Amino acid sequence: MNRAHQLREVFAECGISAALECVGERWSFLILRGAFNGLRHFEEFQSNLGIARNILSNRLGRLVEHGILQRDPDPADRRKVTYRLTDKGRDLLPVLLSLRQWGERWVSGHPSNPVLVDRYSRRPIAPITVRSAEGRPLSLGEMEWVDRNEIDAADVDAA
Amino acid sequence: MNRAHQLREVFAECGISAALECVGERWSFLILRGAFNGLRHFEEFQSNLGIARNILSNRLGRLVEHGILQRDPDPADRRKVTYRLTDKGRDLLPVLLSLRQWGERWVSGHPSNPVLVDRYSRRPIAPITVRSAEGRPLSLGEMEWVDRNEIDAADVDAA
DNA sequence: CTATTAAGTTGCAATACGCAACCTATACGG
DNA sequence: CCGTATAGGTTGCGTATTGCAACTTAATAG
Repeated sequence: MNRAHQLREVFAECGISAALECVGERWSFLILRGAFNGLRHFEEFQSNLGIARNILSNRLGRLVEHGILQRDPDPADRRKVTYRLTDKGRDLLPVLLSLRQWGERWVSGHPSNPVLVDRYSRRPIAPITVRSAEGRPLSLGEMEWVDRNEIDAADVDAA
Repeated sequence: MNRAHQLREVFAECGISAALECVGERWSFLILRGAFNGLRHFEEFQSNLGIARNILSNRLGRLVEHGILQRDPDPADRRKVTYRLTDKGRDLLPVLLSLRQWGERWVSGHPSNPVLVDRYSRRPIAPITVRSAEGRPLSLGEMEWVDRNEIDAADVDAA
């Protein structure tokens, strides 16, 4: 197995490809942002995001299939359906926030609204950073890519 | 201005929309992953990622337009062109890593290769988390969305 | 019992994506 | 020099995805 073949396998089974299978489509992140901001119903997503109804329908269905949203008919009003984040969906928050912070810093140039704050201190959350196992923020120069076979197995699975 | 209108504006000028304008297309994240892993040349991206040549050409061009990659002809061999990450591009690392960690945890089920380690301790980086301004990891229940006008301006811009 | 709301579906046009073949400008070997 | 290989694309063409507007179906509200 040559180097090129190895790398191709590496990319195919990469966590990023896997994640993009679920949330890589155009509107997925914006729908998720809506969900994190409290949107629950089809019409709310549609009117707030301005997304086409057929696309929204398709995306909600796909997010449900992937276990990122859960779809519950409202027992009190049987026309209504509630979409809410599962644990798997809630765990996408760091992705959403790091993407948002990058967009604010490098594209739009200003913080957007609403702001996510620490409930107790009322201060906005910190910029999301890469940290060492001990919690020290790392710059790119302090990191290195290594083959996982060269690392202690317990460490790899922890990461 | 009613609530619906307000929210729509909020979404339109959101940092996430802004970010997705630059990196929201199908292959962008995988190309960036390649760049972080040391890919530099057109043929390297093409053969390692298995992406169609015209799409790759288009994506590289767009990433260069957005200032995420920089394109330099090689003076030693004028057939060759080098694509490398700019500061703006390098700053996408937290997005890539959080996406990857999510994919490994919830989809593929295992860490992928290669692994990013702290150069000195040789241990893999920590999972990316949301933290308070003081650096304390926060769970979703400890956070709250608030309108930015209700927050001290210095704090907002820091975030 | 009529009007309205919620959550979709359908038909059709515009865009983006993907594959294979082709092209252009170097560089390399003899 | 001169044929051949390499790097980085472009072109043509078919398929898949996206987007808009109109329509549907079921349930509730007045």
